[in-house]
Amino acid sequence: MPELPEVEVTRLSFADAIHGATVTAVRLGKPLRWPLGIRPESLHRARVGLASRRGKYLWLPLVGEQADGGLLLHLGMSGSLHFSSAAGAAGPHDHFDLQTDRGLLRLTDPRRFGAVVWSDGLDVQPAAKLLASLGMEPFDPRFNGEQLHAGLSGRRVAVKLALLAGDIVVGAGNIYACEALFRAGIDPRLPAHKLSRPRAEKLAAAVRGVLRQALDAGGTTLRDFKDAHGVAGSFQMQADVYGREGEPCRVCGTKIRRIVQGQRSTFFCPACQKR
DNA sequence: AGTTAAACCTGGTTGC
DNA sequence: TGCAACCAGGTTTAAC
Repeated sequence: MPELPEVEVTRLSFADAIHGATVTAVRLGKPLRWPLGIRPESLHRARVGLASRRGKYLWLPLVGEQADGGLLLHLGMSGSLHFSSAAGAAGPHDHFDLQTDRGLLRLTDPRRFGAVVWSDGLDVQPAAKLLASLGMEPFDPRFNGEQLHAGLSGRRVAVKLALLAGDIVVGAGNIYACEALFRAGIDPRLPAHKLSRPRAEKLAAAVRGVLRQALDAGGTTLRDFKDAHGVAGSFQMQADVYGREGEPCRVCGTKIRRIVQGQRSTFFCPACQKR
């Protein structure tokens, strides 16, 4: 589910509401990707700080008598967070509850690829290791065509896979990697190191542009993405290629193709996107 | 070191 | 209707 826009939309939808709250209880459901790494009771009476984001991870600072650090959250493929004052009973896919005096923050994640991990800080284990290989933030002004071009050089993998890897620039998952390559007119199969500097410039702008536009649309809701108040995104209406196999390209009318790269579907226009 | 596939899970959709 | 096969927004880990 969640790529950078969805994670950021989620963060914006609950960060202010939970900021300053006090933890009253923690409930764990089925195991997620990794163990929590701290006794849930240790979080009781901790104060919630301001949520931040790094790539597709969220960081929720928690300061208490028994714990001083925070929770590193990842939504995986099917995760979503919900924050509300009316705490309903936990469903079969609700695997983490942070009950506070201002409301309940609940992670719902059917596939359980998501994670909630305690760390004493962002710069110490386990958070440091999980964030270590992340590339630049796409909205960082230092991210530009030069950076992208340098990152792609020396890589023989397809440019789509290099984007998806997230170690050059974070945030573009399968949907937005496809969309950005379409906007930049680049064939997703092009070996990364063969992308010229000018085209890297276009691609960097396209990545930033598509993520910004998706953010403004509240993210993409293919099936189950909702922000922390239950509001769905609408970017899927604006997708040029993702999920449009066999449909006509909005620019030239050629049928959109689907291929498989790195075990993931890639959608592209064989006419508009060039090697 | 770079590239590739397998692994982690559940559920919805498609096709015979 | 039943059931197998395939598909899905991600990332780590192990194996070439």
